[in-house]
Amino acid sequence: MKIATFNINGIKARAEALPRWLDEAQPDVVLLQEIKSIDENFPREMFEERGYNVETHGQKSFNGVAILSKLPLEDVSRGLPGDEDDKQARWIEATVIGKQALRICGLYLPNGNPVPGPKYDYKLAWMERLYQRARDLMAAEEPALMAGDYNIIPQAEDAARPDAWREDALFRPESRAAFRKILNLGFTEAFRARTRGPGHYSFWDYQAGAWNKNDGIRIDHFLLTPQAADLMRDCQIDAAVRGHEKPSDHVPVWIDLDL
DNA sequence: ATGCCTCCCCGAGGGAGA
Repeated sequence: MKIATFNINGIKARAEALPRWLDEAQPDVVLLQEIKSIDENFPREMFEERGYNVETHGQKSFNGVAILSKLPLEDVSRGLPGDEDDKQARWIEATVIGKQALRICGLYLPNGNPVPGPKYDYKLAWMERLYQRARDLMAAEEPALMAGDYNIIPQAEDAARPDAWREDALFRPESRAAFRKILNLGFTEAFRARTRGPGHYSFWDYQAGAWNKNDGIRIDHFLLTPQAADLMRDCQIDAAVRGHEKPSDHVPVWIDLDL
C-alpha cells in the first residue's frame, strides 16, 4: 500500500499538477495539506473519477487538510483534540481498511514564525497537543501513522544551509525538542530509517532560485508506530515533482507498507 | 536576507507562507 503526503499549497492552483502526479505515482492513499479551500469548494470529482474516496477538513483561504483513499475509510475525525477554541483546520484522521486496519493522521503543523511571538507560542502549544494524541496512538499498539507538513527541520543535515535557519521557528531548539519528544515515544521517522546523509529535501522556496540551487529543507515527515514500521518496504521523496509545471513549493513524500 | 515568489482573498493590494 502506497501512502503519500503532499502539501499542495492551494487546491485551485494545483488543479493540473496534482492529477498529473496522481496518475504517475498511483498512490493508494494521499494526505493533503494546505488545500486552502472550504469543504464545499473542494473539487471532489477530480479525485472520485480516479477511484478515490475523499474526506476534507477545510477552511477559507488558509490551511485545510484532506485524505484521498482508494480503500474504504472509516471513523473519520477532524481537528486535533485538546483545544475547543482552535478553529484552524490542520488535522484529519481516519482508518484505512486494507488487509488489516491502519489508522492514518494527516497534519499541517503551524509554521510558528516570527520567533518569539504568539504564532510561535501557538506552534509549541499545538505540538504539545500532538504529543498527547501521539501518546494515545502509541498506547493502542496498532499500525498507525502521523504524516504531513511538520514545519520542522529535524537535523542540520535536513537543510542545505542550516545556518540560515538557526533562529527560525522550523529549526529552533524548542521546536526540534518538541519533535524529538514525540519521536521518543517510540515512533519511527520513516525517511531517516532508510536514508542517511545530507541533500534530501521536501521543500524549496519559490524565491531566489532555491530549486535550481537545491537550496531546500526537509520538513514533510512520516511518523510510524512500531506496528506500522514493521510493515515498511520503502520511503521516498518525489523531488522531481518540484521541477514540473506550476509546482507546489513542497513535493510528495511516500511510503510503501506491506498491508 | 528586513523575504527576491506565490498563494489566498477578489477585482487593489495586503496577509501568509517558510
